[in-house]
Amino acid sequence: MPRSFLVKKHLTNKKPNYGILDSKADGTVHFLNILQLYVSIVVFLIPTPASMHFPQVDRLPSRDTSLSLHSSTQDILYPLSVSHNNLLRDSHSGLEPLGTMEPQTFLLSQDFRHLEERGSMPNPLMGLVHSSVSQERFECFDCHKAYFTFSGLAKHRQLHCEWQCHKYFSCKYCDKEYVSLGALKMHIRTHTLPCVCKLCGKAFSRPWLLQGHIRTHTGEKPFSCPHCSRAFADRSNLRAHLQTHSDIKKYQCKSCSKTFSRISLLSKHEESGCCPQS
DNA sequence: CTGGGGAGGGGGCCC
DNA sequence: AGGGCCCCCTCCCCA
Repeated sequence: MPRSFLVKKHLTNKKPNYGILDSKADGTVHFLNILQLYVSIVVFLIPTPASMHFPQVDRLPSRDTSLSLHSSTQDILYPLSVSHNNLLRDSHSGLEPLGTMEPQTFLLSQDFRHLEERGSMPNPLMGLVHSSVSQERFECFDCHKAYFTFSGLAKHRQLHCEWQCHKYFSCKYCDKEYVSLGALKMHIRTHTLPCVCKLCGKAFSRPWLLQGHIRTHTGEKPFSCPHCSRAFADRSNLRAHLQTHSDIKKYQCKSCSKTFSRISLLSKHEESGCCPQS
């Protein structure tokens, strides 16, 4: 199990984005995404009587299937990525800003109604639609590029912005988020633990961690201290050990000027009451 | 309580 | 893109 100290604090309430991974990995799914996208576009562009009501979408395209939309309550929640926090800023159509939203916000349906009144409609899949009298504009949620046609925006989203604009990749096993897909994949290994020790069955996230662990069985200690006879199985631990030979200790208490070889020791010292003000 | 060793995870870089 | 490696960090445990 991953240690709790390694769990990043979840800064937002955003939901997992695993559809991104799935759709990238599977070309069939990707095709279905496009199909579903255009169905949504057609539905969206069909004018409805009186005022334009936002289409009742049951689900987003599969890239966002984890963000299923439900209308069981009066308000439908429309998820937005963190980069959408400036969604309501409109630099192209002359609309005044509607206010600043928290990064993790979900738009409520009343927000859409509000946008309707201002002549601007959001599409949960891609961006805002500014339907002025003369012509419509289609603006990307993420990079705010404007297009005269919905297909133009769709193409932009599919070919250019879809990946570049997504700032976070969320773990499906926990609520951690990463700025890159590679970092997320690496993190997921801490859940799946694919590297298993044949001697004791203990599992690790990365091969080199397993290698280090195997040294605890073999007793191999390839990292020797040049100052004493000690040897270590792990280079990091040798480095920590070398600090004990150093006259200069890097970490100093601000209150009593006592120095420590490790920041963890300084932290313990401060927590023990030397620096009650800090 | 303090210091140090053992063990393991995350991010970054390179190939 | 993925694996290997390195550095840094943290916690646990023990003397």
